[in-house]
Amino acid sequence: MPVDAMEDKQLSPKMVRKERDILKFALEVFAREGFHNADVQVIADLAGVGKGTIYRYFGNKEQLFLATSRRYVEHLGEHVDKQLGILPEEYLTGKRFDLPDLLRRIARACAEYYQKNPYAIEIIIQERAEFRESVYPTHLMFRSESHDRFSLLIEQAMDRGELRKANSQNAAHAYSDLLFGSLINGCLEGKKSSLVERVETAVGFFLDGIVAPEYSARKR
Amino acid sequence: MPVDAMEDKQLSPKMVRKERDILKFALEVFAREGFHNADVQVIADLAGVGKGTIYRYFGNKEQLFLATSRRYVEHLGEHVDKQLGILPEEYLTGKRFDLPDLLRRIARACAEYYQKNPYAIEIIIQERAEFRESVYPTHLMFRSESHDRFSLLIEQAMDRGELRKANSQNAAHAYSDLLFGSLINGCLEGKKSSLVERVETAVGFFLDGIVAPEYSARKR
Amino acid sequence: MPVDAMEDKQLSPKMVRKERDILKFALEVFAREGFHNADVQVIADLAGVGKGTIYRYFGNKEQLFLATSRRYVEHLGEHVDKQLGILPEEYLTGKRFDLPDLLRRIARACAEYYQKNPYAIEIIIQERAEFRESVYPTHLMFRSESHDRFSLLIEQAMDRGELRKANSQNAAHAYSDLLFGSLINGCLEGKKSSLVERVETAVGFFLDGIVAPEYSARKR
Amino acid sequence: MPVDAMEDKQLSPKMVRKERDILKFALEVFAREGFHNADVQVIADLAGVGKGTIYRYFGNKEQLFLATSRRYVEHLGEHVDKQLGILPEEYLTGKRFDLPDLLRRIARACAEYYQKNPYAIEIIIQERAEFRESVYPTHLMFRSESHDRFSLLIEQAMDRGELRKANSQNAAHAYSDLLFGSLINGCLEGKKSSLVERVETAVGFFLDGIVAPEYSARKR
DNA sequence: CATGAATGAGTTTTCATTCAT
DNA sequence: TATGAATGAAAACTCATTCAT
Repeated sequence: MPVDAMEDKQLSPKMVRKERDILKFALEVFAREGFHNADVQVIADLAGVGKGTIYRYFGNKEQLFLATSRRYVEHLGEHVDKQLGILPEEYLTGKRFDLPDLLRRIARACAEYYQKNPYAIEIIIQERAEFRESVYPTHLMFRSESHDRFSLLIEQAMDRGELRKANSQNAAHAYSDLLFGSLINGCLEGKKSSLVERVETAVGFFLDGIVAPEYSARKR
Repeated sequence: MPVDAMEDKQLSPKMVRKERDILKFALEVFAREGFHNADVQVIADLAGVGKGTIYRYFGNKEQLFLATSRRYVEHLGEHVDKQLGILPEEYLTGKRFDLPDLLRRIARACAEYYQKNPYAIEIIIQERAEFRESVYPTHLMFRSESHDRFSLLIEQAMDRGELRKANSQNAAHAYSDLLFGSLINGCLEGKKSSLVERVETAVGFFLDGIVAPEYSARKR
Repeated sequence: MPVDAMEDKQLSPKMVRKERDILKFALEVFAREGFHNADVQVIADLAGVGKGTIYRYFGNKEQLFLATSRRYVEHLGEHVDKQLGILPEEYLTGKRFDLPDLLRRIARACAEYYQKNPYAIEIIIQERAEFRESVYPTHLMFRSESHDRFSLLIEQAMDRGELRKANSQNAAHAYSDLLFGSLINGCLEGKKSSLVERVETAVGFFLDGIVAPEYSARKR
Repeated sequence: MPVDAMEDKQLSPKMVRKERDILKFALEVFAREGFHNADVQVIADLAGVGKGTIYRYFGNKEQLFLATSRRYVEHLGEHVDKQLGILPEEYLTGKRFDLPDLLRRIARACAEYYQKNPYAIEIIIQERAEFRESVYPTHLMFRSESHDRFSLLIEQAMDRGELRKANSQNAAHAYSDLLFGSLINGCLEGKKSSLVERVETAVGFFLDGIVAPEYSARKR
């Protein structure tokens, strides 16, 4: 039985397609109804498969949800990678130095993705609300591997003089938290305003501060 | 029937005490189990009352949850007010000018509160996850009245030259989002690190930026 | 504690009035909602007494219902007696002979009563549906004492040659059943038509038959 | 999901059998306990199915009850049809003229059915008590279509001289009411006496009257 | 493999009844 | 005596999960 991409069994193309369909509708239903109110039967009906099939593919409702979450975090990752193009490699290998720029680009790419896929961010909330630290967070920025790589990047930028000296862990957290908060809250405003704009402005403050330099200087 | 403080019936002291107890344990159970997994019977048992009593006081599970959320947002408000003391009045009436300082103090007070009451922040998540925009957010910073007053404060500070010129709405959002994100994510780290520290650092970046001033100047 | 008129305690006028009020609203609520859907609290509220009072007066919901039923059957009885005036006495003592006339009068009086008090007949149904033979029927015609007296009356009328020779028990049943059916079904038609008319016509057929005499003769 | 025979889904023979079993025990339990006191779990246990199955088949308790009622009214209809054999057709098409005879036969067939299935009549009471005019009456005689056809039959018989001239609607009502009352009240007597006998005698009076012809003549 | 009928554990909610005040 | 707050037993109903076909 195909349990998931995790244990990479060789899935026939048809099965791959079916799995993708299921996850597509799972996203929709979980996002619209919330984890608990989502009815597996509804997902099955939308996906045009039997309920049993979902259970064979994903084991149980929780695993189905987690697979959905994983899937769309991966999508986000792909989108970000595509938007950034070759850049991260260059940054990482030191060919290019401009972390502020990178931070802006990442944030923008995330915001773009969630603006296009508002369901996906709802999944993040649901995961945080239902599964907490046990599985949380699947979210890109908050996976510890990412976080560590990210802290390192920040540290190097500090060394290069791009960023003020500070605790890089804290800085990484602050950036993640701001991004997270902006995305979560921004998506609620719905059509009223642009998620991308909200996120970009927020990151702008993170980078350059909101205090007027003169005022800041005067205080010192 | 005592429905809630909303419709301010004259509740006897005993009933007030009972209501408070129920909400105390409701907080605990909703926070630990999540809205859906919380069993009203468990709350009743912990509070030492019959299940019927809870339903008489709050009507249904949803109202019980919402009352809990309201209660602890009010608590937060009280804590913040107490920590700020006479300050906000002075800021608002223009006797004192230092919004950056106020922003730091508010953030610190929130962080303190949630560090002492980690359950309370879990309620915020649950409310966001379960009830969305319909009721969300009860949270202090995100109530639109607060937000508007807040935007105004920021605008005045910009006029006074304390803050850089920018869209005050956006700035208010960015501050709220950062605070929200830091609290939500910070509380997950649990005992590992201080929520207050995480929030303070984050607000520091919001105020002063992370980009090194020299680097920033060079780029220009 | 006043349990009911059954055990005729000496009730103060105030208590009598209260009991009457309770039964008045009990009638209304039981009739409108049905026995099970009726909420004792609602009756208490309408009667302007505490729920506890109802329980002290009537013991439990079932007894309250039964007391209500009894009360309004008595009312019916009083109405019938009043309409009949001195007649029954005269019939019973043989001063007057015209049972067909009496049967018409009784039926008309019942129909009048229920036309004026449609709630009361609903109580009959509820009692039949909920309590069956155990307590059923409180209804005038169907109480065995009445029934027996009634059968006797019929028998005497047969002897006097007013009625055809037949089994008087059966005849009494047939009359009761017809009356019962007409009242129950007639009240459903509601405002559409007159209950009195329906009942009178029905009793007319019971008395004189529907078959055309000539046809009847021809068949014989 | 098999909702009922109403929406004629293609039910497998097994499902048909299961539905029939459920209704059989539903009849028993509803009749014995009454609608409200009936526990769906008990019906499920008796029918040897899970509670969920009942809810899948019938939606909710009310629908289950109504389906039961419908089922056994249909059974009654079938029994009556069978007992009458070819007769009604002949009456309707005018090949045969003897409505009094038909009325006797119908009443007898109904009485036979309910004598054999005393539970079924209890359902009629329950339906009347719980659901009133909203759904009531499912009962054969009282369905308005039946009633209208019935009135017509009576009218024709009046024209043919079999019945006395009278308002045919009223006559139809009187017959229905008498039948209804006799069945409802007769079944309560239980084993004491024959329902069939009670009903037959009653219809006898409806047809030929109880007043002695001579007495009747003398009065005129 | 795929299905969807069957299941029953688990929860919410109501309301008759009690009893302390 | 009168009250109405408190209670908890009882029942309807849902839906994740299983498994026979």
